[in-house]
Amino acid sequence: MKGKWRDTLNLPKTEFPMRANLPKREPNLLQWWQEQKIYEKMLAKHRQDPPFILHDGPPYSNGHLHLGHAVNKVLKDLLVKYKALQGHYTPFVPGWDNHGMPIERAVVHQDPEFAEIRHDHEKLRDPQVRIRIREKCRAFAQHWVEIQRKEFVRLGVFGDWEKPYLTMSPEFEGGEIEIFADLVEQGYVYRGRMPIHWCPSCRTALAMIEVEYYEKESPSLFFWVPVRDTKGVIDPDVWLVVWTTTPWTLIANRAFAFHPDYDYVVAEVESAQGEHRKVLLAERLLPVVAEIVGWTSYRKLRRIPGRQLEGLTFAHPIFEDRTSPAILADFVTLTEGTGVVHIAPGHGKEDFEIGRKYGLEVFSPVDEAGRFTAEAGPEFQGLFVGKEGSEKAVEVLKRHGHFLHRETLRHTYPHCWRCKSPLIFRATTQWFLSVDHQNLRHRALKAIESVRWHPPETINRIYNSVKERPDWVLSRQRAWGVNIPVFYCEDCGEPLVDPRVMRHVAQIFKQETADAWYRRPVQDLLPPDTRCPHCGGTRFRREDDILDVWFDSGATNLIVLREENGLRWPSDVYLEGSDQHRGWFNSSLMLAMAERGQPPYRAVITHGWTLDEQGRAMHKSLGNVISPQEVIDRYGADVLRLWVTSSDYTEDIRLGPEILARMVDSYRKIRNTYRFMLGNLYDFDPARHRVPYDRMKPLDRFLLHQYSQLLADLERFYENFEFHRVFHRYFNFVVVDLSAFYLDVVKDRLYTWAPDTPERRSAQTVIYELLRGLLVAFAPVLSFTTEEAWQLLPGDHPESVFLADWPRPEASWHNETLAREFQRLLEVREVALRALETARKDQKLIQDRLEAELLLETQDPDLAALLDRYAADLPEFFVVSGVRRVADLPAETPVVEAGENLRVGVQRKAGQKCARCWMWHEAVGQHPEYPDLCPKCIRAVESLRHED
RNA sequence: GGGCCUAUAGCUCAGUCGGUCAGAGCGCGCGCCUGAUAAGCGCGAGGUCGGUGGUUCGACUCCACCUAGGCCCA
Repeated sequence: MKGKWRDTLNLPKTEFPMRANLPKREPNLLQWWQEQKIYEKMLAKHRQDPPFILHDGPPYSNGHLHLGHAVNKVLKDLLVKYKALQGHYTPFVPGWDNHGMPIERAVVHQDPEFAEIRHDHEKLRDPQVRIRIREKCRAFAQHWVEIQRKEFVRLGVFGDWEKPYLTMSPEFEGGEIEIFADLVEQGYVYRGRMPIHWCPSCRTALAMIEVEYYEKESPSLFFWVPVRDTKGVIDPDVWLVVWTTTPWTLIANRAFAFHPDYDYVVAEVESAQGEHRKVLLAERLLPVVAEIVGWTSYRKLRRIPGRQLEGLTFAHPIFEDRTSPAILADFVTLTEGTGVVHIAPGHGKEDFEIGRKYGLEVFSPVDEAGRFTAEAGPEFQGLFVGKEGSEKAVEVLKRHGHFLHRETLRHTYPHCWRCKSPLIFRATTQWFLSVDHQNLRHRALKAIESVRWHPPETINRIYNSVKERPDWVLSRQRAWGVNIPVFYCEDCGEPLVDPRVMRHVAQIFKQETADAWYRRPVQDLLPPDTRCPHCGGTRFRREDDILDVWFDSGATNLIVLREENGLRWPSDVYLEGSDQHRGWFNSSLMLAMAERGQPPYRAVITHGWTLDEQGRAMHKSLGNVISPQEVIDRYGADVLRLWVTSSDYTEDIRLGPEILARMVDSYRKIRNTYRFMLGNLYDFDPARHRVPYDRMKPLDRFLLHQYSQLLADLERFYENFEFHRVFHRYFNFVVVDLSAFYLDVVKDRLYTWAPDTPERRSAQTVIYELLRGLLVAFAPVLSFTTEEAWQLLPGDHPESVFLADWPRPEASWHNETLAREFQRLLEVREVALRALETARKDQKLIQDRLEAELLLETQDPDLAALLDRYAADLPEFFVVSGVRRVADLPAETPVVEAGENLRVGVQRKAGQKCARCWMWHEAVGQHPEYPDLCPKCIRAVESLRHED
């Protein structure tokens, strides 16, 4: 029998479904948010509140979003929504990074129109070709912006999706030129030479991603050169032993590098021919080198720390009239060679950088086709570098008595992605930003200390990367980017580097995009009266180089965060992956410091990488890649958001099947709790039924205390950016305090008491108050689900959860005395539950807890008093049919469990089971009219009757 | 090879200054309920705190090294 009294109960009712079916439901909510303009209303609501600006780091527009993008944007959204609900004006303008090599490469590679360019790089210099490439790149970028926009929106991220910033927009491209002009004006920009990867066969510079590494055979050459200036450190008859795999670069040798911390040794060696000679090299490598070059014996004469060799000079290996100094460098290793490194600043990256430090000449006598120029001297001019040049170099070494030993070596070597031929380093003229001009580096380092870095230890990464970064190479020899606004005089060849001219160009770009650089004739790009400051010439050609894409993204703060966009500079927060310390955090800082003398952010939050469940990076080859789309399609964006929130993003975070399964479980638990709470508010109108605090039951007041503690913790965790703690704290409250305790305990009151009794309304008031606050406090996380539940919340409330106010507990809810009492009662409850479990399992005394009566024995007078004070509420509290405190438990009590100062016994409750509330009561059967009901239920049923 | 960082139960996370700190929730096992029901409740079993050595009366907590993993750089 389904219970004849069932209809007299107040069972929960709600339209909030248990099954979420988020993949179907979420799109409807998205549409509703859009139609109702909830994001706009949220901004409008906080128009007068203090702004909170999170400046979005622009993702690159060349493919679908991956999990890392999703994590990043969800974290941002979480923070922005929290700040909005807390009462901030929070415009979020998303952006995209559009220019650069990957898109240009994809376009040139895929589009048949550019088939020729792939092999003939010269064609790239044709303005018409450049325009075509840029058009295709622009379309390509726009295509992916649209797709990514949809994917971000689907995640539930709020923002100005209709007017994002794009680095390829005309305003942006023009704005970038203005910044460049400022930097020129202040003297930050200079022209210099530096070696870059160069393909002699394609006659072009290569970007890093165009370089492919394969095995190659190279000469492994040992040579020696006599000391010239001993500085009194070594004898004048000592020869320095050096190793190289690129003999042709010896022509450009400008120094020999030693490691400051390694020990070097002067040794007397004997060759196979019986010749004796004093040599200098790293002590640890002496035996290795002796073996390789065939010294039959060696005798160490003196050990010298590398540090003491700085400043000595040695004969140049190729040119007899030159010498090369000894310098110190940390990159010298003892894994191969002699511990002495041949330095050619024009032909190696490290060589270049150490060369800058020592003021060495960037000598690179090689033309575009990889042939030595006249600068290399008559003997080398016209020879191809590589094999031909190396053979010649060896010949010269031999002639000068510098040759020692030669063999071949297989190693990985950079090759051209296009023609697969080996690359060389060749010095080219580039534009630089001086990092030390106007003390920029120093000022940036100071400024770093004033920024809030989260987690705090990340300050080390940004600090080191700024401290050690070389001058910024601003120029790239590519097509898809913002042109460097420089011209060259056709008469004298001098560059025209004029801020006034640049600002003129900027205005044009702002109207027509940077494509105007090639669409217009040169004269149209210049102010009418422009003359060459060197020779007065009036005819110019344009620079073909474009700006590094890091200049684009580094400038976003200056271009986007403007008052006229409703934003503010500097931003409050940057939030990106940990790779951006060397990237965006760095480039943004440098440009902001140079332009405005302040960092562009007040706080910088860094998150880790997304790994699989075993902690390995996700790779196609490992088959462990999970895309955000598949998570959303299968489980919904809220589950993804919950996962992001639950993970400690300051470290690398993991995702896999089990983690996902756990998140789905957690989601269901939260959802069902919302549902149960909503269900029990079906007849509750807060305006009419709310029970004032001082008339609530103590248990209900205790819950408000717990809730106020929860809110304080959540707020603290949000403010500290510790979102995973928000999740754990919230989830624990839902599971432990609500589902397993309060909501379970209070069911009897909600279901069986007459609907309008103060006891029932008191519980409903608490449930209403908690649910309302819980929804708002978790709206940043479960944006869809909280909104869905919010719509079903009774009483007056804003139309969207995002238009609500952050929950503020009443001061009176905080009640330590009450909390202590209930904490003690909860301890008693634990013992009681164990006793009930024993009674059920071992003794088979009861099955249902409602069949039991608890007997509590304590010698602790305080506890005794406490139990007596709450005697009337204890059956509800333990969900049993009776509770009695006894001085001594009867010896025959079958089940006893002991706690601190406490023993709990269990026995069957006397009387009969009430057919309505299922509690056992002695009085059941005594009422003539209601023989199967207990007194409480009789009262309830009677009162219902009177209402009819 | 260098810089920065991580390593606590199957999972996600707590563990302030070294001494009841080895914890929580989930999952799992067993059971109850059938008036949150593709739900709810209870009890229980799970960890030599990545490894090795050291400092200390005592270390998950300090130091060194190793291993595994991540990001950046070379």
